[in-house]
Amino acid sequence: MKRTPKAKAGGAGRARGRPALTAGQVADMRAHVASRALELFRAEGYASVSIRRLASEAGCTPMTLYQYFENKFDILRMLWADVLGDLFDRLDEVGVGEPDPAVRLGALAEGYVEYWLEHREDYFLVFMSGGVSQDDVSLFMGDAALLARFDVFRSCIAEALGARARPEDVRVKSEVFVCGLNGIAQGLVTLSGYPWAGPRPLVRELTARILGR
Amino acid sequence: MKRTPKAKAGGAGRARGRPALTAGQVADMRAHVASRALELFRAEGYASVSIRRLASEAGCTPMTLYQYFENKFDILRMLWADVLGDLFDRLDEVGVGEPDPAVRLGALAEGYVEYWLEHREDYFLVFMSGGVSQDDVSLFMGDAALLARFDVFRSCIAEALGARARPEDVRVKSEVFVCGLNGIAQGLVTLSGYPWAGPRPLVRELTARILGR
DNA sequence: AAATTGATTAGAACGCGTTATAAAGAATTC
DNA sequence: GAATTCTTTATAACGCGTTCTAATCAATTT
Repeated sequence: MKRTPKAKAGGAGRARGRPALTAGQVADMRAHVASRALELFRAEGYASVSIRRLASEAGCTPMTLYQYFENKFDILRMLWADVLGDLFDRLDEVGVGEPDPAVRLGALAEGYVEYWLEHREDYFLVFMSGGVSQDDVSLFMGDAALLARFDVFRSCIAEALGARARPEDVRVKSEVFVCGLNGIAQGLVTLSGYPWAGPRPLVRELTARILGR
Repeated sequence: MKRTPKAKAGGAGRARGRPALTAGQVADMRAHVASRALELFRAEGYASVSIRRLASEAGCTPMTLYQYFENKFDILRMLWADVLGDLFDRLDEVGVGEPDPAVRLGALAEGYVEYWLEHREDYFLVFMSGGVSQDDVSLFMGDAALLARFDVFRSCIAEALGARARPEDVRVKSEVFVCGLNGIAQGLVTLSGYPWAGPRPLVRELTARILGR
């Protein structure tokens, strides 16, 4: 059993030696590394950027990276927040000023799919970097705060269906809608050689069917 | 410029030394290796099985593997055919004996999603092993013969919609349907912690909307 | 049998992610 | 300043995918 001197009973007395890293210090360093990592991963791909290289670009030793990140994949995970944040920030702008929820839903959906088509590398970063390992994959995008941003689609569908819609219907429709969008993005991005009808027709069809038009 | 003695003008005269491997020999060896690889990958995961290990299990040297496969990922790609073949063979059995195309479509769709839920490792194998590298990803499932098997959904939808349906509508609906199924599978498999409504409600909703019921 | 050509093997090597260990540096209390 | 505690560095090591080279083996023609 290792003793943790910091956690002495009472907690009033200061520890003796150098204090451990502040949560803020850790966050700053992680952000700093993630920033450099995002540039490098986007430019050269996740697999092509080595830990040793990233460390030297970030101005530290490989070993130091392992102080702040569990492993290389852990660095990648930090970037999901940035990418998804960027995506949904754009979608928020798309949706504003459109009173008709059905029209707004269509615009959001198109924006969502087209974002991934315009940022294919980011799609791979977010949706296709977990496989192979078979571990920690069920945690995919497991951050609740990130997940919550998908609610724009849900609330839009709820509004379009009106107050008379049953909540369970709204739920199922929302999940099918988001899954459908992800499936369309997956198809167009990963199977780019296939002669798809195109993003707009597919998204329009999905939106129209979900809303029952 | 290297000369290829085999391709001498005319092609009638035999080459002098040991003949190159027959297409059949290559196919046999690839099949043999792929068979062992499928077992190992399923049991221990793609990343955990090393080339050195696979070679020794297959009864050859690592170097020999590189004679028959371009790289480790190339071995994985051979397995997609097996997995997808297995999946669609089962679906064929599901669909038989059901005259109503709408009901048949629903059964096929449920079978499709549930197959991936029951074979999560295979889902990762097929859909999530390409990322990271950012190369050879656009070739994903690029085999035309494999891709053609997705036509079961298309023909089922065409039959359900009847002869009066416009071909373009059938095309768009089929693509949205398949994408929707893949999206549902992706969501349920990779985000297993999320409280989804479940595979059946989602698939039913998608099927009903696509068919316009 | 000799020569030739390709398949296979053996072994070293590279950079990779990751782990381990010991030394050096920094920040705090006594 | 001394002691202490944590961070960072330096360095070696492991197995990995992959490449390279030289040697050996196998199958064919002359």
